[in-house]
Amino acid sequence: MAVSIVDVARHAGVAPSTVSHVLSGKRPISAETRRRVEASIATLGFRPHAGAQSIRRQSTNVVALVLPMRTDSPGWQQMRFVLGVLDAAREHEMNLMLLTAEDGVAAIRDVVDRAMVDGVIVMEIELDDSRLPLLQEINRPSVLIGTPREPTDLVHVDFNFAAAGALCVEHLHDLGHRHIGYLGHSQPLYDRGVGYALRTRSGVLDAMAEHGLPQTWTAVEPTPAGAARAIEDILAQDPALTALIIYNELAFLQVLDRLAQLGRSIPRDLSVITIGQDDQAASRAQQTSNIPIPATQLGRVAFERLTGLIAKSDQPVSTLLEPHLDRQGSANPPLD
Amino acid sequence: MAVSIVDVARHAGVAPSTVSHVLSGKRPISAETRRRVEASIATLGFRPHAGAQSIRRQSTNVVALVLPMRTDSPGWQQMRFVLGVLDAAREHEMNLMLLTAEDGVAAIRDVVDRAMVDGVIVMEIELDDSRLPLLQEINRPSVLIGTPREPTDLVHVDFNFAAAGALCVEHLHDLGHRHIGYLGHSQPLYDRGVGYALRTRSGVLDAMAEHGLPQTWTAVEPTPAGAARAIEDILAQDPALTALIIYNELAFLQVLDRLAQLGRSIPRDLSVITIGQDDQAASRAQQTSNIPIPATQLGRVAFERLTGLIAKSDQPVSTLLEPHLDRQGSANPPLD
DNA sequence: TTGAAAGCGTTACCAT
DNA sequence: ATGGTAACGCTTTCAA
Repeated sequence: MAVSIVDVARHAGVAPSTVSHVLSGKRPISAETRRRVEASIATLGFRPHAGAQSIRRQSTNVVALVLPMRTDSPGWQQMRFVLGVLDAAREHEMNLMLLTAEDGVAAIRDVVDRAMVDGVIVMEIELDDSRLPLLQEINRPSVLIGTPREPTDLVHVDFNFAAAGALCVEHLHDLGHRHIGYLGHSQPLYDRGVGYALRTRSGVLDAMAEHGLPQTWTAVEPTPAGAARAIEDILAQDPALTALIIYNELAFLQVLDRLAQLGRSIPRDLSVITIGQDDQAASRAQQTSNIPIPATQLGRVAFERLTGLIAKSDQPVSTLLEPHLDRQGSANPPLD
Repeated sequence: MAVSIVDVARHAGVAPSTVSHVLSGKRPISAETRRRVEASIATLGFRPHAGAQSIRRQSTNVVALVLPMRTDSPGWQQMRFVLGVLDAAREHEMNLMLLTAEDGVAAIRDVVDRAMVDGVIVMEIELDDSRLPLLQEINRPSVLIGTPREPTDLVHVDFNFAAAGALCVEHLHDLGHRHIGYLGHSQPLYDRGVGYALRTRSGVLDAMAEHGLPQTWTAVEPTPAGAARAIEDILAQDPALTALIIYNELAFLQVLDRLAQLGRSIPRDLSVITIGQDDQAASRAQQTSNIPIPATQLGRVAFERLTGLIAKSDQPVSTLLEPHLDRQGSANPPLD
């Protein structure tokens, strides 16, 4: 059996409560006593039992992170959120518990009701997310990465996807393009009401409308065949297309491959701007003008918000990180 | 304050110990009592306090997963291990705690000594991994994903990387290739002694030697420039190269891009076989013969081993999954 | 079949 | 500045 606080107390010739206070610093301790206690702790290798602490304090120093709903949309992008949260957690000397979202509601309820975590971060929020009612009802802090449809009092952080979409259109329009197409996510993501997919599309289409451009767009299945179909589809909608906006990490390369096959060179025949192009693609020889998604930073901010809530300090209900475009020369003025 | 076992006991008109036994099933309960207790549990919404349980039982139903040492080698591949473990954990109704390996030793010691986890799974084992002594000394079950240099009694699961490397050479040799090159990982991975990088290279080079072929290989930095340098380097070593083996998820696409730039078409001018080509690349139009790494399965097996150890059932010290080649036509007999 | 009570390791309150 | 003790929520003996 492991060494407990009474072992330390005995070894140092003090009361257990004294040891406890040396550790927590919650009351004055004489220099001499502190020295002896710390020595005993060191020699015995004492570490307080987390379960025992959690039963007395009202906290565990653990937070839960709920992964995206489906893993049909994997990708390194999503892992970057996790790493952002994890990184911040480590800095705060907190631990991270990973939950799958398959049975999101049940899993969250479980860890919360059983007092395993101090708070919950939920990724990939859908417009009408089934987990929102639960999060409001439970009495623990929570932070959403993503924005629900209805403005609730739930604290959330997000990337301004609508602005990102609009920014793409603005940039291409400024360059002189009047025939712009949008290649978005796969249909299931729209069907599920995933916030970032819908908001980006709205941002793009609204900006197109504002400039009096036709709202040319299509969903893309992340397969070679899907990419081919999408390109065929969008060229049918507007054969005079001079620019393409792509936001689909999984289909991105397939689309470029297909365009190459069709003999459309970038940016000569076609200007291309991407959103959220992932690191691997980004490091390819063939660079693309891109609006990066600050996933790591979002994860980090989400965690900071959560610790803020746990510490009962007021937090902004909504935090929106703004997009910026990395110009890499894949978008030029149109030739004609 | 949350509802506790005494609340349930009072509500059902029984003793707390009875409620406990209804939950654990560790002693006979009359049908009538069980009914009443279960009703009370349901109406009150009682869930046992995890911390309180962990202090009496000797377990938490949580396992720790230690991520790879550095995140300089990210990639979706690694996330697949995590998902495999996570998936298995959920099936066993266990929870997963994520640890970064930056300060691996300290982090592991912390969660173990503080009794936060029942066991530990460690990813990306190096030949002389600094975490091994700790794992032997602590008194908790642990499982390695990867194989250390010295055969210890530490249970580990791994992919047979050496066999995978050899298989590539065999296949190309059978096709008639006599000038084969190996493009491996980045130099830092070799320097750190990361098992899979070293073992794959050995598998390749040994097989080359066995067939009397020159041991042509080079490391590849995962950047466009690095890929270009590597190709230049390996062609300098053997200008008559007819086949290439690539195991570097991050550099893979850059290498293909560079080859395309150089006008070397696959498989006409050059046969290519990859190891561990990731999903994104795999779904490209341009398919490549590949030896997949069963990451998800490895994660799953690691978890099963760990639960076996926790249940004190004997487990095989070493488990090695064997490679198989997915032929996709990127490797043909040489023209000359 | 059930209840009472001790005890797990820690913290907080009440004393001194 | 320090010690004693109750209490947290649960499991497990020991009795009945």
